[in-house]
Amino acid sequence: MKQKKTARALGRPRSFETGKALDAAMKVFWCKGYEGASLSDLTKAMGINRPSLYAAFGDKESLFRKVLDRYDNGPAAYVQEALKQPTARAAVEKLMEGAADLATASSNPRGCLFVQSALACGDGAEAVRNDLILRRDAGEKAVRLRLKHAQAEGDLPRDANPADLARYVVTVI
Amino acid sequence: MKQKKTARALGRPRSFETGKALDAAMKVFWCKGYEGASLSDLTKAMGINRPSLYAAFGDKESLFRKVLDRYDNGPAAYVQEALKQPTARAAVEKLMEGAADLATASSNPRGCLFVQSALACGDGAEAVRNDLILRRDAGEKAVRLRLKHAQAEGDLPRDANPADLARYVVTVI
DNA sequence: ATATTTATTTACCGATAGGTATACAACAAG
DNA sequence: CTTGTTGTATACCTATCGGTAAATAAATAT
Repeated sequence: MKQKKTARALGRPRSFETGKALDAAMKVFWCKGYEGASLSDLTKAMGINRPSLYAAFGDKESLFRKVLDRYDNGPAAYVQEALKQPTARAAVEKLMEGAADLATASSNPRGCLFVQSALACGDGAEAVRNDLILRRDAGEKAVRLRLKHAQAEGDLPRDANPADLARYVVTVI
Repeated sequence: MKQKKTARALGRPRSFETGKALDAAMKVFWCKGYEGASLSDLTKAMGINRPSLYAAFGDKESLFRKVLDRYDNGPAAYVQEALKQPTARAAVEKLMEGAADLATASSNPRGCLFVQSALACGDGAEAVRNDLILRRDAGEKAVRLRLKHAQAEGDLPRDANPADLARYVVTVI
């Protein structure tokens, strides 16, 4: 018979919580952008040393992607919630409300991590910049699909253009 | 009697036109941002060597400021023109039109140099970031003053709020 | 011609970037 | 205990960053 699955992990235990560390990294990337955040900034904020960061999260780009995922499920989770609203109108209202809350929450840095962390950047950040573009496009597509769905239900006028409306909403946000 | 004022300047003449060089630098900063644009990127695009750049424009920050001034008088000159329109309505229309032209001109990089060249950045770029914030605020203030002027003339309703309107217009741009 | 002035070229500087090799510490299994 | 496994700490690597010293080239002045 195998060991209990709940047995403690082998080897020396981590001296930090990965979640807290990712939150600290998120704040740094949010403030300084992907390129502006140096490894020294990150390790200092996360309270860990460089090799620990590398062992736990991979290189800088990999860490950034993990931060983006966490952002999706944390500060940006309001988007998925908003799209579940019964009407298009309520969904868009929730979107705006969530964006406003996020922007004005004093505990957060200014702006949106997805937008400002790699808007204009050097060659080394082009990969993450493209990733961010894809994620923003995915967000716009989700809104567009929600609006199309609403149109099919008669919740939105027939002559409305879901693609344009989605683009408008996302831009305003 | 002194020499003719039109005499050639002393010493070896420049091998490049400063205007063209600044335009090349502008494009680099526009695409890659202040920090993302390395001196190697800049000198390569400008077609000159590092010490020539330094001698002609000063250090990187000084070069960037000269580029910003040139941007003001070039791609962003439509703003000053728009504010000279006789009515507030016409002024705002010209502003929007100019912004749209600028954004869609295929010869230009995407977006606004003032916005994206140092939105989120490392410690070394904080000075230029603050300068950009000041310049953006100055632009908003110019619009606000124009609207206030319009209000005093009766061109804009008494109950309108020039500050809010100006903020709105600038944000949309 | 020579001297003076300014620009360009080459080669280099110290600082910092992202990333890692190596040695040591803390845990479970045997 | 010893062994195996994983995490931490120190110190270091190479590449690139922004910036510059020294020598050379091209013009005017005398």
